[in-house]
Parts: sequence; structure tokens; C-alpha cells
Amino acid sequence: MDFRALAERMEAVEATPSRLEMAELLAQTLVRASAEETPPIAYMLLGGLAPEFEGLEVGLAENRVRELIRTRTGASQTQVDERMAEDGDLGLVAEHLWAESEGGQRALDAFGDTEPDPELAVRDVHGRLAEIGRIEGQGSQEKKKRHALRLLDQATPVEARYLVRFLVGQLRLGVADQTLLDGAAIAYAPDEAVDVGDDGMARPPTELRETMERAYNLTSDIGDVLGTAREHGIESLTGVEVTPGMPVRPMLAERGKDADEIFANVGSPALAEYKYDGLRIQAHVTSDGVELFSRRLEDVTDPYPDVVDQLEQALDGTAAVVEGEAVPVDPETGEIQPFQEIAKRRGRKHDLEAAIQEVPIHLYAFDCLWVDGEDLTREPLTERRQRLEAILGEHELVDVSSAEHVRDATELDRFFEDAMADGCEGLMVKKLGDDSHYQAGARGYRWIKYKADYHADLADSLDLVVVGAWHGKGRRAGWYGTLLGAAWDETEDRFKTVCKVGTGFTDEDLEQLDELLDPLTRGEPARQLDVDLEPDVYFEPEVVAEIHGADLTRSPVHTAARDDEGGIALRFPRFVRWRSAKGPRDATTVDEVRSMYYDQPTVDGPGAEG
DNA sequence: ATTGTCTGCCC
DNA sequence: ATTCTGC
DNA sequence: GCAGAATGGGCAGACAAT
Repeated sequence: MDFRALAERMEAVEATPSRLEMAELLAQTLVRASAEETPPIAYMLLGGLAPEFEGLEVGLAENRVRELIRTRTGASQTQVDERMAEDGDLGLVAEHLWAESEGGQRALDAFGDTEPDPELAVRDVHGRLAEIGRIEGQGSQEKKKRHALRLLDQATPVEARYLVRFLVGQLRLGVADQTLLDGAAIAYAPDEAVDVGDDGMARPPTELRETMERAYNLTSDIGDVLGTAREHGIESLTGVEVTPGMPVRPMLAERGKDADEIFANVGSPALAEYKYDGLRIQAHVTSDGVELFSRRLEDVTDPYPDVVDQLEQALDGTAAVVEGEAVPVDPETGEIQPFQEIAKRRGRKHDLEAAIQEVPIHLYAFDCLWVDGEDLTREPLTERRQRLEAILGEHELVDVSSAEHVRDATELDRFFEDAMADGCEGLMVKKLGDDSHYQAGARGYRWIKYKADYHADLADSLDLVVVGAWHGKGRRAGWYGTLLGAAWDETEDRFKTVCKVGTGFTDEDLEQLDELLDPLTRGEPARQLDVDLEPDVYFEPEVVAEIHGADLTRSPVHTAARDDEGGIALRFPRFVRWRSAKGPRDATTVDEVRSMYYDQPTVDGPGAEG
């Protein structure tokens, strides 16, 4: 298949609002693809080159691609910036600039000997992008850019749109794995299995769709699943099971804001577990060794040799696939440390020994998907949990998560208080009973996360002055996409940044931003503002917004309460509403931010202990 | 040898 | 991570 | 309610620039 055909198909998919039509278009694409190009097409439609656990990335992103666009088209930085502010999409910027410079090329062609560029094949594009991804070492950035430029040079405008979007990691097709599976189910099902609705649109056949989805959820390799379905039929994927060494797409949870809502969804009794603030780990332990996978299926074995050792000891020869949360603990007291501590272990290669000593990790296991050849994903939660307890035993740094059966709001909230006091984010509340199997990859109301900050009264709430903004992208093109918020420093009478905020706005809110903020626009930071970041526009400190968040963290970039250890920032910020009655000096003060930070149960230092 | 920029991936 | 929107 | 796409703070590593 020519890459141009794929790009044009992407264009059609992007243009339709109907999911059924998207699936149909994807199905048509898959039907036309050869066996060999099916996996690459599947990965590329989802913005990747390979299954996630292989960790293959191109390694060029927005800033490098902007350079490439300038080189290819001769546009200036300002030209690209301006178009970007308008289009909100670097792919569209490239497409427009390509189309404009194309005229020039054709003019050259008219003189005679310039050969038209050969068509790019999908497999060539895939292969060349993968090759760029493997370039490393000194001079690698230049080399990557050179190779990418050669690819872009051959691209037509529409190909450039999608190549550029691919590189910046945002295809914006409205397609992700679920829609691709819909398309594949239509493409690979026997004709008689596919119902066509009154609207003339095919419906993905339910059972075959589920077979594919389960195969995908258990192997995490959508290219392989589609390739297999194409060659051997969807039925050949029936009976796929958990395979040690192959990461399972983790079961996910929805949010619940109070006990009533939670019990309405999971029933009573339910299993409540501490929700630890750490890294989710899926451990595959066999006689061949241990492999650890992250929530997004990266192999993270190397940074956690201590976890590997502990697991091997704890399991004592039993082969198993176990899930848990890796949490940083104080080496002296065993108390849970802030999330930032374990973040220092993630991906670590240098000085690992010291990091292991300074921040030991406690693994709190909460599920078990496979034991000694037996797939447990269809067993109810109680059974899986019992198996987990049976194989783990008690160990210093590997444990089963704290859990209780809860029957009503009183019991739930009491346990919730315990969890908070012990330095957790809240609780996970899980449905019990016959349909409590491990639903790989799926959200849904079988597991519910219950955190303090889902409750407006319990969330950290700050009133911040808006001092800057960035232009939005994608569906936010033409609007501001992000605001910069600052607290007031009473003693210095200055404004210090605490966070950016880009979520919580309705379209209506976004629409009104110009009117509210444009009169305050200035080209440089306000005189009283301390800021390290560089927003697209600055504002006179005037407008105040209520912003909620989960935690306060140490920050290398925000300037509020900055001392030797950095500033303080808000984690998971979201816009709640305007505080139009407030002026800039009625905003939350830096002193208040500092107190809130030190009041947190996992933070030691000035103020309340604990 | 140090610092800064960029990227990818955790939450 | 959180949140909003279109289907 | 699902699926997707907007958007957040912050960490280490890889390179480039100084």
C-alpha cells in the first residue's frame, strides 16, 4: 500500500464524526493491506511503530520537527509560530507550507529533468521511521533530522500532515485501539457474520470483536493480533491466555466521588483497598527470572533490582504474574514517602545503588493474574486475592495491600480515613462476586478509585492570579489552551507561579477567555511577576481563578515559596470557576501555599509533623 | 566538566 | 493524571 | 457511558552547547 493511500484514508477517517463510519473506513483499509504490512499499519494508525513494550520511538518531537519544517520550506520561526497559533496543529502547518512550496517545485519540473518523487510505500515509511528511532550516540540528533528530512522531502502535502503529526505524537484521527478493533472485526469477520444496519453501515460482530479484544488485552500487541486475524481468521485467536513475559493490559478504574455513588455501582459488600501513591507494577516471575512492566507496558525491570530480589524471595519458586503498587518508604521508619521519591527511581541507570539505599521500595501486591500455568483472569476477585495471599506470605518489603470488606458508607469512610492517615491517596473499591474477573484493559465500574480530591470540600483549592497563557492545539486551536496561575507573595508584593492549568474549562469558558484576558495582554512578564516559564502571552495580574488539585509538590520550575529545595507547585490542577469578586491581592498567598505543602502527611519539615 | 534543551513516560 | 464533548 | 482528545507536574537520560 502506498503511504499516500493510507494518508488519504486517514484524512477520511478524521473527517467523519461517526464511529461506525470510522470503523468501516478502517476496515476497508485493512482489507486492502497485505499480510506483511498489516502490523505496521495497525501500529501506525495508533501513532506507534511497534507494541508498547518494545519501547521503539522515533526520538524526534515537536521542537525538532519545527526545525525540519523550517529547513524544508524556508519558513522563519515566526512564520511557523504564527501559523501554529492559528492552526493549532503542526501537521496542518506543514501541509500548508508544503502546498505553498509545491508550486515552486512544479515550476522547476517544468524545466524538464526533475523526476517526480517516487511513491512512498507504507512499509518503507515504517521501516525508515524505525531506523531513525534506532540512531543514537554523538551526532545522533543531526543524523535523525537528516533522515527525517529525506522522508519529508518525498512527502506530498497530505502525507506531510500525517508524518508530522506522527512525529509529534498526535495523529488526531479520533481513532484509538477500540475503534481499530471495531474496524478489524468488520474486516476479518466472514461476510455473513457482519450485520449491516438500516443506515447501510456495518456493525462490528460482537463475539468476534470480543475475541480480538481479549487477545489484544492479554498480549498487548495489536499488530500481532490483527496480523493473526487476517492470516488465520479471528477464530484462531480464541482461547488466548496470559503468557508470562508478555504484559497484560492492566485493568483500570473509574472515579467515584462519594460512598453512595460507589455502592450504587459495585454493590455491597465490596472490597476496599488502600490506593498507594506509587508506580503500578506488573511482575512476571518465572524460573527464567523476573520481568517488571509499567502501567503502560514498558519494561521497567532494570531500575528495580531490589524489587526483583524481594519478589523472588517472596514467591519462593512459584511462577506467577502479580500486580502491585511500588511505593517509596523511609528506610528508618518504613513510613510511606511522597511520590516524588519513587519518581527518582523510574528509569534510573546511574547511581542506582545509592538510590536503592536512600529510598527503599515496598511492593503492595493487589492482584494475581496467573500462577504456575493457570490463567486466573476469569476467576472472581476473592479467589485471585486468596491465591495471591497464599503464594506471597509475609515479607519485609513485599506485602499484600491493606484491604477490608466494606458494607456501607460508615465502614468505607472509616477505612478511607485510615488510608489517608497512612499516607495513601485514598481507596480502590472493587466489586466482589461472580463477575469480578480481571477485566484486562477495560475501564468500567468494577473498580472505583476514591480520592479525597474528588470531593470539592476535600480537594486542595487555590485562588490563583492568571499571569500568562499558551495557545491551544487541536480542537482548542484559536483559543487559549493553558493558563499560568500565580500566588501572591505578601511580604514582597510579587506574584509567583504555582501551576499551569489546562483542564476543567468548558468550551464556553474557553470562548470567553479572549474577552476576559485580552485587555490585560502584554508582551513581557508583568513587573511584579517572578516566572521561569515562557508563555505565549503575558497578562497584567488581575483576574483570579479557583483551581483545584490533589497535592502540592516540590517544583523545579514554579517560583512560589522557592527555597534551596525549589518552589512549590500544584499536582493535577484543574480550573473550577472564576473568582470575579477577587482582586490579585485577594489570591492565595505564598505563605498559605507553603503551609499547605508542609501540612501534607507524607511531608516532613516546618509546621505540623506527621 | 557543567549546564541547558528536549524527549518519553510516570503519575 | 483530570476533564470535557460527541456519539 | 464509551472513546477520544484536550490539558497538568516532574523525573532521568541522551545529547548539544558552553
